[in-house]
Amino acid sequence: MPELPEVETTRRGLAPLLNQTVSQVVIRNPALRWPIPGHLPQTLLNQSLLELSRRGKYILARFDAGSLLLHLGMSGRICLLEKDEAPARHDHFDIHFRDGHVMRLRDPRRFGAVLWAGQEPGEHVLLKVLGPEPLDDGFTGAWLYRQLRNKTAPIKNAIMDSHLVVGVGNIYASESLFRSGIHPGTAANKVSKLRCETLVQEIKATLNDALLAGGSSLRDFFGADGNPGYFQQEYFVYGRTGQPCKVCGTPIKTVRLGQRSTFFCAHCQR
DNA sequence: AACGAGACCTGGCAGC
DNA sequence: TGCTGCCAGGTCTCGT
Repeated sequence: MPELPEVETTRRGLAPLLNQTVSQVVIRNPALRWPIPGHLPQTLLNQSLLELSRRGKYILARFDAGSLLLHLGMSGRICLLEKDEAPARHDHFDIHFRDGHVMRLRDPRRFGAVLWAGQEPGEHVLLKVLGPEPLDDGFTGAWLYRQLRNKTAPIKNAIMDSHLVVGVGNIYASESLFRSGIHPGTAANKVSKLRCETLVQEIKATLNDALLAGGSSLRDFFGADGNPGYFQQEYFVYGRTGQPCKVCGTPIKTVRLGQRSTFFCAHCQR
């Protein structure tokens, strides 16, 4: 479910919890990608939530005692409940607050994660190795071009590698490459400096567009009934195999890259 | 160093 | 109505 815009939308939707104090932590099933630390109920009890931030697809929740890392994996979502409700099948983790709010993590596939990062979350092994944020000013065409010099993998695989740049998932990788006119299978080191400039611009624009769309679907995202709240975004290529390209009418093609479905227009992307 | 494949899980859907 | 196989928005780990 979650790519960077969804994660950011989720983070923003949790704002009502800021400055609230934890009354209880419930671990129903610790078996996520890594085990949920068993000390969390003790560690977080009576702690106030001081700050919510994001690094790549991780949400960081800062308390006095340290920071909690949340990752939604493929199928995770966070429901913000105004008061406690009976948990559903895949509701693995709750944080209850004194004012009645419950932050509930639901993740059927359990590829997500709840981790404890202590006082310096940026030093956590999982965060330390991450590339720059795509929306930061430091993520430029010139920078990307330099990083790609020794990479022969397809450009789509390269931009989806979180060690190079975070937050570009399978949907937005295909979309950004379409908007840039770059064939997803192009060897990364064959993408010109000029096209790297275009690609960086389009990655930023694609993510910003989705972020704007996300803002309007916040309510769906946090509905208690668990409406997934996918963005009703119009994709150019993603999931449109066989349908006409919105620019030139050529049927959209699918190819498998890095074991992920990849969508492109063979006419518009070279 | 960089690449590709495999791994982790469950659920939904197409096809028989 | 089963059953089987395939697919899914992520990303770490391992062997080459």
